[in-house]
Amino acid sequence: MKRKLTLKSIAKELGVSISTVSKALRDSPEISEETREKIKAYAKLYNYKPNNIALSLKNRKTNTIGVIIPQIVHHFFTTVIYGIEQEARENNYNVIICLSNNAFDKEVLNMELLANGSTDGFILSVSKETMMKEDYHHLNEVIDQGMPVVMFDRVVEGIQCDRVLIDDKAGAKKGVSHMIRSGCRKIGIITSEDYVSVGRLRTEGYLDALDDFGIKADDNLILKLDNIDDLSDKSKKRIEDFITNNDLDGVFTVNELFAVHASRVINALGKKIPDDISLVCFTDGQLSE
Amino acid sequence: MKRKLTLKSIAKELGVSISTVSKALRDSPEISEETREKIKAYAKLYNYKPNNIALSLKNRKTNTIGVIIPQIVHHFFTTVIYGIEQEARENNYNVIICLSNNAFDKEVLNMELLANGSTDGFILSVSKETMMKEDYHHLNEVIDQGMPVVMFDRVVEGIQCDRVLIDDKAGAKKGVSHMIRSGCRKIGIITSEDYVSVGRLRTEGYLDALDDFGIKADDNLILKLDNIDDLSDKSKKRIEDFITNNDLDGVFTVNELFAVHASRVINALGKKIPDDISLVCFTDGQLSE
DNA sequence: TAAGAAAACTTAATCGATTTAGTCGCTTAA
DNA sequence: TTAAGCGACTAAATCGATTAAGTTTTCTTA
Repeated sequence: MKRKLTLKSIAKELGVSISTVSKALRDSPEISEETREKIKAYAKLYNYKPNNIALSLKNRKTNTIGVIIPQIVHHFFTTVIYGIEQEARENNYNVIICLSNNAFDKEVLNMELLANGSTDGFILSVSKETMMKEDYHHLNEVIDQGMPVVMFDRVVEGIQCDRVLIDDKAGAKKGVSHMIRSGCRKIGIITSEDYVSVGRLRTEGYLDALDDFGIKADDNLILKLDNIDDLSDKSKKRIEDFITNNDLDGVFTVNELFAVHASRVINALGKKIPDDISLVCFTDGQLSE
Repeated sequence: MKRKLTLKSIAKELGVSISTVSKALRDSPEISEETREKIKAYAKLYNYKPNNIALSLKNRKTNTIGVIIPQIVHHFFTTVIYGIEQEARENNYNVIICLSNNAFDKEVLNMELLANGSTDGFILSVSKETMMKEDYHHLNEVIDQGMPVVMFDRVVEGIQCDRVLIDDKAGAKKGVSHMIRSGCRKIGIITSEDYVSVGRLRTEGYLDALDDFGIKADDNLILKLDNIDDLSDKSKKRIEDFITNNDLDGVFTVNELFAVHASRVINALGKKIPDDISLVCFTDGQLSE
């Protein structure tokens, strides 16, 4: 087992001071050509690389981004991570990933941990529990320390930070409008409770579209499920009842998962998509293909 | 914007030395009850938390694990990351994620970068290109520096490290044996080229099963595709030809993606699964459901 | 009462780097 | 002759923590 080289070990080996080594490697004109070459040759030969931790401490900059997401076994979030990682790497940044599992406490804990010097800033999608609690003190704290924070996907108002968002409302409106133009008149929506911002916005888009075409919204045609990311048996049952008991000619769902189950139910009822009933969903995923 | 507390700033504020503060916070008996309480109260009030980077430097331990995977938009890898993150967090470790995108150079670069003090060890699944090149110098280098390395999924022999693996061979054998027992006699396999270890091992399991039942293997019934993670048009075409031109009564695929396309082709041919032709695949994913 | 022990701190080294402020020998110009 | 200037280094401070070693003050006890 060979220990890593340090400036100190190089200095000792070549009989010069630590600062001479440092300067030589950074091509300082203070060091003579001869000494510089000698030191650089030695460093190259033994593959010297400065210690990142020491650099971070000295520069008060870690070149690391903390990414906190509610879950990772999820097509959308992995796609986002992929993008972040690519861009980060190109700019010589590392990415530390933490999962909140949609729990407020874990989100706060992770954030505080990373904020103690581990990262220069955060990119996060807040957990469901956090949105319900509407407690954002952990965000405000790191922002207060001067750390940049970027929110995406699940975004909340009133926090001084950048936000990346999809125009959920416009997208949903577009989808539902298309259904109406195709002839649908009784369109049901399968969405989430309003505290999930993407769900709320997409529901708003749905309502807007109906309104634009002079169709009166019917609360019975709006199904709000409490979990957007996976489907409990209870939720499945509710979708079944929803589709069975309403004579819909169109179903709009705010995500893929709801759509897949809806299509199963529709098939089970002996109806055909899209002849008997239209099915449109808001998604990015791979299940739909 | 408020700056983070440091031992230094606390010491200055309370008129004691830095080491007194450090010791007080760590409950050293060297410090009097009175001083200790005062310092702890102050630290608690202003929410002092030691700087991770400074601790890492001092302790020569980062409490961070580097995870290097070929891709992240992939059910299997996210599931693994999920498991790693959970366990890591419970043991007070962070997880830095790097993607190789299946490229050898990126894998090496990431590894060298993280090895310079950023992580205490690695968990990785080597990239396809690395397996083809059979160049593992970067692994041997970090191992030589005393860093623990754990390989999973795509595992290579001859490296002094722990490995986590699925019994691909036995699993494939079991699946194919089941097909034979169900009456299949002409079973085709859609697999990968042999340099991908999971593909090779699953192919071996397939051959073993045939052998056990006294069925002679036929090279024409073995389709080796070069990309296991996504399906090019060329690969799709090859699957179509493979199924169309061989009068199979069973198809075994080494992953979900191949199976999905195979089932499409079978359906398109007007055949029924499982009445006309059996379809079994090796997977963990969610497409299959 | 003086020496030794104990209590309560502080100094300084260390982790591995960078950088400002010296130091030392030699040349050059007044 | 001598101060200034320069080239080529080295010493020391710094980032924020920990800790071994040293110092001072107070308390015991023979």
